[in-house]
Amino acid sequence: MEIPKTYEPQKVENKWYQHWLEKNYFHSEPDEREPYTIMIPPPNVTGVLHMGHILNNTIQDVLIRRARMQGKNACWVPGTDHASIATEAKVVKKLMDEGIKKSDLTRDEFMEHAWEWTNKHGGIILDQLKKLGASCDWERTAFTLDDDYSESVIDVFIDLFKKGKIYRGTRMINWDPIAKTSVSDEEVIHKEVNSKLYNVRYQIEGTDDFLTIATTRPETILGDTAICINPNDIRYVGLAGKKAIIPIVNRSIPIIEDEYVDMEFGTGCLKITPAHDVNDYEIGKRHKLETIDILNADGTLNDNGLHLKGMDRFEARKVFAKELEEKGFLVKVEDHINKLGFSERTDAVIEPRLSMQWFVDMKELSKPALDNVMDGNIKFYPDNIKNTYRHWMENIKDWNISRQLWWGHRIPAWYYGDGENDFVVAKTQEEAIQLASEKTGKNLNANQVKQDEDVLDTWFSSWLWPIANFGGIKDPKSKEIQYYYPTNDLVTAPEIMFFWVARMIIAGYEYLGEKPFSNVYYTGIVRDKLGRKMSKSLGNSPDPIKLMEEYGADGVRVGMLLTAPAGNDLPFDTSQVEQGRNFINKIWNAFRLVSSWDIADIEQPNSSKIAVDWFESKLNQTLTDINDQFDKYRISDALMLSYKLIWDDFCSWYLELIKPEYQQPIDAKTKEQTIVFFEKLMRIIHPFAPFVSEEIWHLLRERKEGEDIIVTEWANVGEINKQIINDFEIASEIISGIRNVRKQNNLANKKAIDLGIVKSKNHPQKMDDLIIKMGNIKSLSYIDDKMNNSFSFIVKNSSYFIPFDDTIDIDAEKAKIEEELKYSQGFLKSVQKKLGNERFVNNAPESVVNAEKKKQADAIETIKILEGKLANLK
RNA sequence: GGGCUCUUAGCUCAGCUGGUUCAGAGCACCUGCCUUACAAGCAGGGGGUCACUGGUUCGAAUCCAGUAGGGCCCACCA
Repeated sequence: MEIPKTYEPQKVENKWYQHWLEKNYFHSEPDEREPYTIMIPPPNVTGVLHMGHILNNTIQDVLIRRARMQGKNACWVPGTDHASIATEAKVVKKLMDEGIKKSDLTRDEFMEHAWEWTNKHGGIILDQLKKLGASCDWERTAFTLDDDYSESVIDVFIDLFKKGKIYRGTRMINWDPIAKTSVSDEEVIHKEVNSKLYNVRYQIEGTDDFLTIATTRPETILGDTAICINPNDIRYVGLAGKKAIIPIVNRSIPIIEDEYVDMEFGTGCLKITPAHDVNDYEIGKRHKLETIDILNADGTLNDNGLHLKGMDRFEARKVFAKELEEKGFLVKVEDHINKLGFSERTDAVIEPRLSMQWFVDMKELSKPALDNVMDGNIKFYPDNIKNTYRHWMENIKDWNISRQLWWGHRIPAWYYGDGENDFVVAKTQEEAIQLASEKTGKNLNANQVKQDEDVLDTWFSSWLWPIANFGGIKDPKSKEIQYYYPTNDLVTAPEIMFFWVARMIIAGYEYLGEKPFSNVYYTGIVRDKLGRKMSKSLGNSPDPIKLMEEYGADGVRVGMLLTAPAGNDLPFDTSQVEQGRNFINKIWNAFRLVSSWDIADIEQPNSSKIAVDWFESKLNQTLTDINDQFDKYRISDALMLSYKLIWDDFCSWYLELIKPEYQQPIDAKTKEQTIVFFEKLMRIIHPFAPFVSEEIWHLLRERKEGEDIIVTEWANVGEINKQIINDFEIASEIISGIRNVRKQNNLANKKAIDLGIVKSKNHPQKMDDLIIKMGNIKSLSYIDDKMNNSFSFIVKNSSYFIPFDDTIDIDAEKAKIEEELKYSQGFLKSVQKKLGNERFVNNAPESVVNAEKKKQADAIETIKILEGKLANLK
């Protein structure tokens, strides 16, 4: 078979992915083995893969593949989220482009369009994940609007309602005038914006005096129902109880007192619009004020907007301000920076709005969720993110779960009258009719019992993700939930900690009395190299599919993880993916080298024996470190260790050491050992680079049916000989020394040289054959005294001499040695200063003092050697 | 406004409970090499007064305080 000079991922990746699928390796069923479960953070069903997904899912795949190799029953459950508001917005926009208005459709008609859209675009993202190599159990692919799943969602709603944890009530909520729905507090993003502060004067009724208020939203003056001052404000003594006249509107409103008013801000005079401001609403309640709502659901003014009726709120602001000015009510306009709430999904300016909604009472529910994270029962990586979590949990507010949308789980509440309590909560209409009939004592029919028009917040379904997907809501004792729950790791973005992570933990304790996962790994945000978040609108995100086509999935995976510690943002640049690809190619070429060797019945060279012994220990030691990094969820460190093990230790040292001359055969023993090493390395790298490792695994040896790397055992740690690792390190320093001398003096690498050694006890004599091979040494000899006319360097107090055959620059050589000498003398001085310090000797632990003493002795010896060399040069 | 967090080579980051003259990695950089596994490469090399100031200590990148500058989360000042 022809082996290509560079690795060709396109030819390999799909082949292996199909193979894995055919062998059903990704599928999991409960059995005797220890389960290892990850639930994918379900992407939006109509979403497309972006770089954030690549990062997130690569990490999950690395974890799941390693667990699978460790003999655990690995189960990675994939799926998608119906993403109520986001998807509905997309469908509405698509219809709009076709000239269809949502308001012209019935609910059923709209749903048909939505499903059509979902079926067309749904799951694209899951196919894209396959390109990445994601080893998800596709048979378990879930969707939050699946029948079973939906039933669990509704069951939970009914259950929480029965427990009194869900209630319906009129509250100030966040209103999104574009999507025309309420949204939860978490879906509101506060941003600083430049705005204007309008100072407007109101006449005090029955006088010619005026009060001046400050407002950023003059159009809400139309809904004013009071003017409020601080009772301690001496400027306004005696005004309380009087009335003020709203300019233009000419309505008379009371002047009230409340300590809420900040005397320092603006004029110290506050207009109260209970319908359009959260604080005003609270004040209105305290003072039993009237509430005048001036807005429609879409943000235009309603009948209460008088002559501005039908105008958009922002247009109305301009027009009304102008009118105030023309009529002399506008005192002044100041620039003002304030924070506005924007809808996470539509970016609409959020309108505080009084409305009847459904809420979950979070106080009690959240307690175990807080405790179990704080005491480490659920671990967060990075750990310090716990503080943010705690802060939110300790100040948790009730959760508005109703949305005025159609795409989602319809709220199972049924109304039989207009009264606030004229409803029942039931799974089906029949049941609702029965309940309602019992409640009212009347015989109600289907026309009289109507279901709530609203749907539930998306997160009210996804908070059940780890439970509902194993049937844990319907039957907490079922085999599946008992086996897979609690799951092991969750890999997600910190942005959705409150939306999702916290709520899954809450649901977990409420429904199973147990955490949903043991570890939460928070990834950072993928940014471009200018530090901007990657986004479609900025156009700064590469297309991951193209990236994988160009660099290979393995290359993308490796490049992505190379610099991605948990919680850290990741400034992404294609050069990283290049690095990943180069690494994969390096592996490929190492394989090409090994596979090119013919075996012959020759003796194993001593240098090969040493190399094999050394690499075995080195590999095992590094593997220990890699395992350790994995245990700490330091994924990029585990990768970097593997990277260096393969590139530096295996390729640059081991292979260079054992490789025979061109087209010469190798001894069977060394080749077999090398293949064994290679196999072990492929197992180590497999979670990161699944495709190339599988490919090479099969090219290294004939494999039987089912002998695939994906299901082989994770490499075990063998014996580690620390001495040999240590000796090799010294030997490699000596070799570097030789190469350095060569480079600086233009001695060709091809030309064999002599090496004289004045040895200290540190010189690893056992490594001599290795030094001879790597240093291209003609003859190596031990000498008692310095060698004349030679280049020299020192490693661990041994001196190494390379005689020169031509004239060389003695002054330069001298200067070099003098510099070394100066350094050593300075070092000795500092050590001696330390040892001369009584307080150091008395206070520092003995081991530290002894280490200093050894340093002193070594330094003295080094200086002696250097002085000798210097004398010799003259 | 409250809370959390960060500041170490050009870039991205390690550096555990203070102890190898004030320090590491990858990438980038510089210098040689197209040396038959690999130029997507090989070999060699340079580069940091560990943000600043003060304190604790025999000893601090590492602990404490303050200053400056980033970042994140939360919050109803019109």
